[in-house]
Amino acid sequence: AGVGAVGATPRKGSSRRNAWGNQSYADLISQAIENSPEKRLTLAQIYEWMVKTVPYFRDKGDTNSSAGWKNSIRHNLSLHNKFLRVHNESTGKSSWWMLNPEGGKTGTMDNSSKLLKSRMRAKQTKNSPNSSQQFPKWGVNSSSPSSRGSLEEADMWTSFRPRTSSNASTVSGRLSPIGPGQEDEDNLGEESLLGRYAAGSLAPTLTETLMEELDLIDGLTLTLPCPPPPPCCPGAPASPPSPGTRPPCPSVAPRTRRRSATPSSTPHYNSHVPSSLEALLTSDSPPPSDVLMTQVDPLMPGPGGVALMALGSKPSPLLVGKGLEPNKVAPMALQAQMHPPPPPAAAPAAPVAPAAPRQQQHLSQMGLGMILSGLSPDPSQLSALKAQHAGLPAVGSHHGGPLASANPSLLLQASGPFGAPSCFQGPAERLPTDLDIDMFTENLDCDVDYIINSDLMDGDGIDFNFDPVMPGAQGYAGPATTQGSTHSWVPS
DNA sequence: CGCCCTAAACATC
DNA sequence: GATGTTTAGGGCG
Ligand SMILES: [Mg+2]
Repeated sequence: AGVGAVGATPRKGSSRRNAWGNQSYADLISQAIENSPEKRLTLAQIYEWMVKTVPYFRDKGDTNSSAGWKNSIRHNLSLHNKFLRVHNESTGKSSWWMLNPEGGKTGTMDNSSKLLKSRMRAKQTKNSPNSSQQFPKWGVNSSSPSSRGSLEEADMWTSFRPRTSSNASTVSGRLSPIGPGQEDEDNLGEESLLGRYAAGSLAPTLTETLMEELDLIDGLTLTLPCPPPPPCCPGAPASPPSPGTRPPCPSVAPRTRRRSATPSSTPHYNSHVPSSLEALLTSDSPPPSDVLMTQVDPLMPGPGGVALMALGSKPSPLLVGKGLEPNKVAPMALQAQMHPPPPPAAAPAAPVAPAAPRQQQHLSQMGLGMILSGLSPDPSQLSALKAQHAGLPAVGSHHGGPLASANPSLLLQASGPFGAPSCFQGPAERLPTDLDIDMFTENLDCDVDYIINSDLMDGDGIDFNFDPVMPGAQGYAGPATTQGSTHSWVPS
């Protein structure tokens, strides 16, 4: 279908590869997600981000339905392993898209996995009416060899924080109040097909399995009752006001999500994705307690921790999605989680794990501890994250000691991509600025980020072609992008 | 040949 | 109709 040449001219002789610059769709998507407060967006939000942020798409926003570019976005999301789709709990909404923390060496998944996947799918669709989802796989990300430039974007990505705008309203903050009881919906769990695929002996790359689990597990929701004022933020957890504002994500918030497991048989905690995950899932063997930690480190940096925290502090409220009844995963996970001693700090406590290799444990613990204690995980976490993005192994090596320094702003971000941090929401801290500067900032921020990224990214060309790119003013008053309409988020 | 873009057929919801 | 997944094909370095 390629019809000669690129539809839209990639700028004359200039270096841009695409009409919008040198970034690929994948890059843009990554950027969008990366800049979102929750680190996850729905398809519609991604579109929105594009329209709002990338000049080239500015006018194409309205284009309903399937405009070519939207098709491409979707195509990219599905195609690359670096994008993970996680089921969105709110009922009618579309899935969340987030990026695969690990990277992906195989960018797009190679044959083997591909086959496997299709196979699974086939099976599932046909045979069991019951099960439904398909599983994403996670593969690897590699954040980015893509955009060529000399400087990797990885840095930037991570280094920038998405403005916190939302935190205020953000998500979870508010909902917490809901009642201890649990309220939230309980969506039915998804199906649990774990058993099924367990059977497949194809040894999917761990990661894949992981992914699946992730997906499934999603069903499991726990309620996060903002515990008492832990060491966290001084003052109360306070749920942020911002009533009217928009929730960045679907409303439901407090609860956080699932986790996945990482195994560990490997002695080095360092390596993420271990091998046993599979075992875990598939096997019936006794569940290692590691589970909990597992998720913490490798997969999602933030969320897991948070979840844990919730559990630990308040055992009662959590309920697990009923979704996975069949397999033991969920339950065991819970179990594991509860055990961990609350004590902050990296105390080794969890005696829990009997058999399994523990190494990782402390890692997880560490996470937990940090969170509980209220320390922001930032240094390590961030770096870790960063590292991952960058493709460096760094993290594992030293995690131990220094979890001290806390940076409020970071905290937010670090703490969790998943809305979890309800309690963290520092009330005063960052919120204040919001209003005034808000729109201001918002525009700015986004734009800035984007710009920066794009600039950096194309280091190769050093050509500054600003023309299409954001009208110069982003800084000053000029609402570059078309008037001010821009800021609103989450429309739907 | 791998990466990327575009189009389009399907499948689901 | 929106969301996702795949297949197909062309351009490029
Ligand atoms: Mg994908």
